[in-house]
Amino acid sequence: METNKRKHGHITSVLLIDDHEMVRDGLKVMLLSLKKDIRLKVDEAASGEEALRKIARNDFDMAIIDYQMPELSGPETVCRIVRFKPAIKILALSNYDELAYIEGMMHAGANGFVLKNIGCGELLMAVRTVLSGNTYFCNSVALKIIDAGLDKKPHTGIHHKTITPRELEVLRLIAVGLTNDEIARKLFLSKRTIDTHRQNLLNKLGLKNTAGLVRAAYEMKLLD
Amino acid sequence: METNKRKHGHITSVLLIDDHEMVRDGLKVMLLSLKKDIRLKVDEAASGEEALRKIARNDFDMAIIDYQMPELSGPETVCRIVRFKPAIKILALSNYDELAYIEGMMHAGANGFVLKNIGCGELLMAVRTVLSGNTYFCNSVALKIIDAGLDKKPHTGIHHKTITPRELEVLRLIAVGLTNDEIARKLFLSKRTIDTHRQNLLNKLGLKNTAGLVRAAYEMKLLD
DNA sequence: TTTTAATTACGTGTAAACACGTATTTTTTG
DNA sequence: CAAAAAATACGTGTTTACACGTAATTAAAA
Repeated sequence: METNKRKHGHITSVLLIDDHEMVRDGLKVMLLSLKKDIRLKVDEAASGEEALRKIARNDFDMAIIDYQMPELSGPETVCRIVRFKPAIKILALSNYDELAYIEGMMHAGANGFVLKNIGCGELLMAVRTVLSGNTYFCNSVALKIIDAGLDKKPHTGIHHKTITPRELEVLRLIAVGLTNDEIARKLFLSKRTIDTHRQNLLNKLGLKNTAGLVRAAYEMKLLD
Repeated sequence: METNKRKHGHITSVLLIDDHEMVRDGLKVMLLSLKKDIRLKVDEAASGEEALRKIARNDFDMAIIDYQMPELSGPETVCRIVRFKPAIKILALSNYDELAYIEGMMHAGANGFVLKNIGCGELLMAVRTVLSGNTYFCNSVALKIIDAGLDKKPHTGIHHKTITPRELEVLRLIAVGLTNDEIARKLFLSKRTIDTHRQNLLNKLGLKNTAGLVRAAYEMKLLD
């Protein structure tokens, strides 16, 4: 059942998942601005947890999910949603067209991937495409995918070593400029522990120094 | 004339300046959601240039301006607006509470600085405060300012030392992950020269390590 | 043309990051 | 409950970054 059967009068319900109220509001405005062919009902969640709770209680046709969110990340959230309710169409949203994010979201089960800088028209196009059972990528994302030849090899997996919550926390602190020692004091841990986390981050992400880590943090939207 | 005299029926007109439609929409929703005490009229501009054009033609009471935008940056835009129409109150908007950005916007002439992750309530508070002729900072921003002792010395100017083209070039290479030695080889220079450039960058930008430099590079859009 | 800003470069020392291991404890999950 | 994953921590050594100076040459601006 790939195609979404929308009969007359059926109201398509969409769940917007993003930790920024501003982004949710922006999405909502765009979605509601051109509801000629699709009757939309929009709900919001400020976190992956809230999203899962809402999805457990209500029936949604689709979810629009930001890549980076505090507790539960975008890919994690997508993963749980598809395991829980495989019928829900998922459009991934991100600030950056980083290959790893695209891969992460798509592999988790998203049906499309668009950047936040798209306009209203393209957003609606993406929503329609995904709702109809197809896959949508915005331009630069599509280019990246082709460029990386991801369309050929199905699931080779780019890095896919999972970064643990603790590591993510450390990564963020590294990116804001703290030294291992400062992070250790902040988290009440040994400096050597942070040393290890840092090393593991470098290995898992395939990076070689602090600059790389900061870039990664940026791209994961850990800085705000 | 510090206080803004708003008489009954006066409609306060606000110009939202951000290159992301989504952000502008989000702001608009937030602003219009609680227009009990202030009657707002909201207009938008997707760039600094467009903003200046609109400001030249219409009278605005305030502008809400994102720090980073493609062509004309936030501070540049602010600078031109205040020189052009000093009466316009300006609220600076940013994703990050980096000291350099706060300084840049405030020094350019902004009347307040808030992060994009604020909620509706705080946004309105900020708007009201700024419109009434006072200065507003969201929490983390205020902390940074106090921490840096910016409130004491009025216009000592934190960085405002100009970053030279060569330094910019080095900064970019640092951010993409090269070591001083690698940069030196790439530019056919001594390692010590790059050492100096790096040090000067740290001093001029008021940063303390590589992480800070990478963040700076990101914000200056040197990467992507 | 003089003065200023930019680019280049070195000396010396300390602090921090990076690389490679190993290893225990705690938490999660099948 | 057993197995796997995550979080904790240490040892040792090398490399790189950071801090504080000084200073010559070159390009740009007043």
